[in-house]
Amino acid sequence: MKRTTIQDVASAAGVSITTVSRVINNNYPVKASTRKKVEEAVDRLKFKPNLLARSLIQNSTKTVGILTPSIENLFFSEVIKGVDSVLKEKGYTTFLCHTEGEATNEVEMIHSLVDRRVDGMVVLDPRKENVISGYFEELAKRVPLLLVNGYAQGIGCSYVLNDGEGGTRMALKYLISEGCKRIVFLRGKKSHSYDIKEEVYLEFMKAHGMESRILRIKDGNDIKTVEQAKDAVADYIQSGEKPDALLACNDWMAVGALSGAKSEGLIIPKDMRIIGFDNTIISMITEPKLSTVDQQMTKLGQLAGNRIYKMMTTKDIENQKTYLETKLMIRES
Amino acid sequence: MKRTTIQDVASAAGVSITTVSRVINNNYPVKASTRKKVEEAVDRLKFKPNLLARSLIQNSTKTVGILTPSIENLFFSEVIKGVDSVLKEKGYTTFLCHTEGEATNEVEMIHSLVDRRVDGMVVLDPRKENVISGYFEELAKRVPLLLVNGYAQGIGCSYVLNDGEGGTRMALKYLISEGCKRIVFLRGKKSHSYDIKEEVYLEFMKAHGMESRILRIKDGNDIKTVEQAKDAVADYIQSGEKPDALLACNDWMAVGALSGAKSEGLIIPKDMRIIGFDNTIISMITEPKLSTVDQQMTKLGQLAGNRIYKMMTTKDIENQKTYLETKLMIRES
DNA sequence: ATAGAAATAGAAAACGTTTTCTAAAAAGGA
DNA sequence: TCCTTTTTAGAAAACGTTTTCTATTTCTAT
Repeated sequence: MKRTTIQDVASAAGVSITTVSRVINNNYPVKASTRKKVEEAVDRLKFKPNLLARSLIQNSTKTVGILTPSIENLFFSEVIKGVDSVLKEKGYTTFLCHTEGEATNEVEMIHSLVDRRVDGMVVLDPRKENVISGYFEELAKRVPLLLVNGYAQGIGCSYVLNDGEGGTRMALKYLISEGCKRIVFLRGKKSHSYDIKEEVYLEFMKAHGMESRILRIKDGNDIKTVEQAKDAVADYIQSGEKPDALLACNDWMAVGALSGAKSEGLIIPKDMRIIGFDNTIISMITEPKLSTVDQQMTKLGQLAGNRIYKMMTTKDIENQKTYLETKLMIRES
Repeated sequence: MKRTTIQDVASAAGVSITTVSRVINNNYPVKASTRKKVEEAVDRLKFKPNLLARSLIQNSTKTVGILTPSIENLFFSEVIKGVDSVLKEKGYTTFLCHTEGEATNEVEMIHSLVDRRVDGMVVLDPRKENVISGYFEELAKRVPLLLVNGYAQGIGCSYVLNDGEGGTRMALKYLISEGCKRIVFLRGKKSHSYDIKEEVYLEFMKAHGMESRILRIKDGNDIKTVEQAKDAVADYIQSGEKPDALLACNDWMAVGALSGAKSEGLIIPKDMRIIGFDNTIISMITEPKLSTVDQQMTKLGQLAGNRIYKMMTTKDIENQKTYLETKLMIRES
């Protein structure tokens, strides 16, 4: 039941293992006739080189690990596809690990990946605990590591971020230009991106002499988020408030807000304008269609893929921070 | 910039690498005093054994690959979590690969995993092409392989399946018992599970002397599915048909159907009953709440995890087929 | 024909572990 | 004290490759 090894092929072809290696890697001249013999033997024995052995000696696995808090979130899956596509093209295999949003899982899985000698790692939405403990900063010294979004900002380690700040400002500016006065901000609890956006929101409202009002909902998966947002917004309106605009931290919240507002009899966008965040497909299929801030997830992913590639190949671990601009997509809400 | 190796630790502790190995694996007696010396050195040098080297000699990576057509589908993510949880507990690390539903990606990724010597593989919803070509059957002889759902049925290879057949029958029986006469079947194009369900549906309707009517929508991700289903159902009703029940192949379709029916002025469940499939969280948050067939995805995943574990440890590759029963969840639709 | 260069092939070391086998040290029994 | 047994430690082989270095063969030019 043993696997066929390079030695078996060598014997079968009547050459040395060196020659076999050269044929399969095509990195050294070998006579056409010998090459043919070897290739035949390879085919006949269905030889596939053991990548463990190769990696051991080459000190590279041609593999990168991607960590994500969740695999049921359109935002992440778009980013992942972006990373994947560029790395695949460069000849790398990616492995996905999901942490369920747990900081402890995150470090556990990272260790597992490091022990298996991945060439690099991309961490989506790194957990706050691990960022502030300096864990990533330390890790980044020993292995090509790229953080994407989340609590990455400001840490001494390479990262790629959406410009959530700019996006927020853009959206608010637009709402004001449309004459909105009472703009509500809807956010979840935990994500760092929410904190950043909230900060911009507060500062902006203050600067324009308007009162700020923040609605906070529990974190959960996409579908739960819709529910939570709907209830929160409906309650808010029921309590007698009369918002004329709402900025949500992602599209799912925006969908919930839309549904909550409608259930309270508001007409969107006449009575209240709604702007979401992300530009996931869901924003295109509501009624009315959601305006949103495009975060260009695929592009973000590609950016991340290219960055980690460069880090792996040039061994240049110098921290580099990149921001990706956001775009305001005005639709019907 | 070299990593610290077992040799470094041995030198630092003044012992042989054999002893170091024994300490870290704790599989051979070593004197307390020596052990302490070694442990100190390990800590001090932050030594982490190279799993490539270990795997090479032990002929096992303690790793299993999971393949999924999609990472943005609640059905799969639940199954994956199930597989993950049991394998993690057994000391295995799982790596997720997504094929985007492409048969060629599937075999490419499988090869990559095999070359990296995973101890086993779980393939969710295997692609039809690869099943009928005999690819999996061949592969299963060389490596522990478990298929889950999809076109697995009937192939000479181990698999775990939902009893979609039983679920469909159960749902139809229920609808009839409620007096429904014109039951529509709503399905996507590609998945094997749709074929199975359709077969049961046709047979059942014929047996009860009722006319069958099948609505087919394009495949896509969850959100797109909702849209497609909505349009299809709305069109169908607009064309003058008066269905009094609809059975959808998954919850997203059911949500779309619900929305389409409502948009045409039907009251659910008074005018038309709707039953979905899967019992994903989305079925619990619609208005009215969706009745559905519970596919117990987590349990299915756990089942799969335990099966592949047994296959890997007992080297018993004997084909074994397991069905998981489904449960009818009657809610408000 | 012969010297030198170029092309091709192989032997052996290396990668970082685990494991087998042998040896030394400690302990026990007479 | 000496022999046997038990405990502990190390040397070396093994895992399956790649790569370096050396050796052989073939070619080219004189």
